Amino acid sequence: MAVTIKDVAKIAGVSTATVSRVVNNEAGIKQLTRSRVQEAITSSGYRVNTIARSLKTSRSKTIGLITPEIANDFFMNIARSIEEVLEKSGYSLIICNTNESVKEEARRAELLIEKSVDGVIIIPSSNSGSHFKILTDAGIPVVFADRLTGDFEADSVVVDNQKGVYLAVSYLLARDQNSIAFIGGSLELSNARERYEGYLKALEEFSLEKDDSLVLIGNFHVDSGFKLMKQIMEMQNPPEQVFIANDFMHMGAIKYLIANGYKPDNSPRIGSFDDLELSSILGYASVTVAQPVKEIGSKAAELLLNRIEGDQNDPYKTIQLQTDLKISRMR
Amino acid sequence: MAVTIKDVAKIAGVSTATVSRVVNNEAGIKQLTRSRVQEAITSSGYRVNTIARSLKTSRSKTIGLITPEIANDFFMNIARSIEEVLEKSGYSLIICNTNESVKEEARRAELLIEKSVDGVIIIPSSNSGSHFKILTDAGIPVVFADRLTGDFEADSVVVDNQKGVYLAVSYLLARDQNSIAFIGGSLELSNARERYEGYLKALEEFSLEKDDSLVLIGNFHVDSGFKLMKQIMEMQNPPEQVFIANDFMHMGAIKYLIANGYKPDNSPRIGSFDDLELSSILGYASVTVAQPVKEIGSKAAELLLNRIEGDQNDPYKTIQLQTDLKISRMR
DNA sequence: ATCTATAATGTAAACGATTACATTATAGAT
DNA sequence: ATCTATAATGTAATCGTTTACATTATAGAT
Repeated sequence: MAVTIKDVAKIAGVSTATVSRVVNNEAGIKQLTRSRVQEAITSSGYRVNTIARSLKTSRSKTIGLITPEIANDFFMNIARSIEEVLEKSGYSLIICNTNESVKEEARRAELLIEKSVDGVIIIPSSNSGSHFKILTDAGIPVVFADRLTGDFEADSVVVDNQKGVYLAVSYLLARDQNSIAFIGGSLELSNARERYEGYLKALEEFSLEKDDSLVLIGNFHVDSGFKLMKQIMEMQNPPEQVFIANDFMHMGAIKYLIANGYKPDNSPRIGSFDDLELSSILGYASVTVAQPVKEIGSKAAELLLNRIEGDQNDPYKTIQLQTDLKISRMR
Repeated sequence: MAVTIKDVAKIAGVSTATVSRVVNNEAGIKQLTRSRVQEAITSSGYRVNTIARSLKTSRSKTIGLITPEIANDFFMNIARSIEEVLEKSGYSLIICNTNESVKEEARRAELLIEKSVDGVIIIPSSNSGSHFKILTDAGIPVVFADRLTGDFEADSVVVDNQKGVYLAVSYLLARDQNSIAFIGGSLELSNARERYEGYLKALEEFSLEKDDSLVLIGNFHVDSGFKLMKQIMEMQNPPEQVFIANDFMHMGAIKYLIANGYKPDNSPRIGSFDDLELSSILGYASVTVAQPVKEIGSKAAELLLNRIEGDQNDPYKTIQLQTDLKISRMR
């Protein structure tokens, strides 16, 4: 049996209340008593039982993260900075993988309620979020990161996707107004949609007609990028520029190019979104829209902590972060 | 205030004991009572409070994962399959990032004890593991994944690194016995050491002398791979083959090659370890040692569950998984 | 109808902390 | 020495479950 607060109290010759006060660093304890208790704690090897504490205080000091995928560099970079911030305030992070399934999202939300988490950060996997209402109904604050849902509002941290793409596509069009294809993810996702809108806006800016055959929509995965780039390169008259709205698709697209002998200098000029380490290695993209990944996570964590420790009834806040245009290579 | 078991009991007109039995699906409850209780549960929206349950049962149904890095595809692929297995048995996963620091490892272990986790899976960041003893001292079973430590024993799942490298290097030497360099990680890490040993063994097999100038030791990171490949290519007489013992170093190395205009066909023939998606995209490696990443995670989770639910005093088990040689490209 | 064995349910004490409230100690004022 | 204000500590209820043990209900045997 582990040492409890009672044991410590007995050793130090005080009441459990006093021990509790010392453990929680409360004021109003005589210095002598305090050190006697400290001594008892060290000698006995006492460790607070956070489960018991949580039961009494109804604070678990645990946060849930619901993410479409755990083995995904982008999401995990967000997770990392979330953890960094939370950890400083004594919170732990339970990470839930939903495999991009709404059903799993609902199940995990349910689970997190049972675990009595103090808050949840969600990277939603689709445009629907009403199934997250059980969380707020249970009094658990929620923050969306990276993406929003269409039917459920909460604090959120997103990136100005539209502007980012607009700037990158404009940059490309400024050098060659001929044509530019767009490879993007499902318009179900708020960020995919916004990126597409950025592309449209840039076309408009340059008074170009949208050419539906140059708009290829798949999903944010390597395979999809591969397939769509293949589709592009197999056109009778491939466009000379392609904007790829996600780095996983980017990977897939480049995979196709490499596999088919295209070098950076004889393949379409490429623009890409996101900012995975990999992207810079490939060396195919002329311009990249870099996201402040770390900040997405840290801001989300901060919003959540404010919500937990502050007023539950404040109006929702949405933080929109700006992207950075990275010109990689002249050509 | 949330609905408690008492409320349900009152609604159903039974005692809390009966409700508890229904919730936990115990036998020996009359069908009529059972359905009355179920009814009360649904109508009231009751959810079990796992914190209270944990306090009573001293089982938190939570597992800790201590990993050197959270934003790392390889580790997170392991995490993913761990989660997949645990989740089926109703366990949640708390992921702790240690930033490859032993000090953080110790701190996180301490934290996990306070959180009353039922077990911990550790990917150690160095060869020392004695600081994990506090876990087993606290009665919390531990499983090592991917790497071992020199001074602390526990159940573990590793890969046959030595053999994997031996086979890959032998494969390369069989086609060109001239020379082969080795780029690897700190020999502090058990897996890095074993991979180095595999290299040595292959040299021996081919009766080649080890050439110290061809053994470049850095760390398992992109930058290090970049630096070491640069070092190699700047030699007056670069080796014609290089084995790179980790895919992050591999990325860095290829980054250097691409940046300096080396194509797959005018750069050294390359062998690599690990199996990130990326690796196959780059298309530079002729041969790759593929790890059963998923299995590392799932086996680790299984070992841990067995330990938690089984005998704490069984002798330690070490599972060694075999790698797979992938020949990517003829040259 | 009575007894008995077993099934079904209930009672209440834990688990280990926190904390409102009560009590006692201490120091300064008179 | 007594009183008072405040500081320091203690008492004990409570959080929401589980579960050993006690009790009551039920059915079959006589």
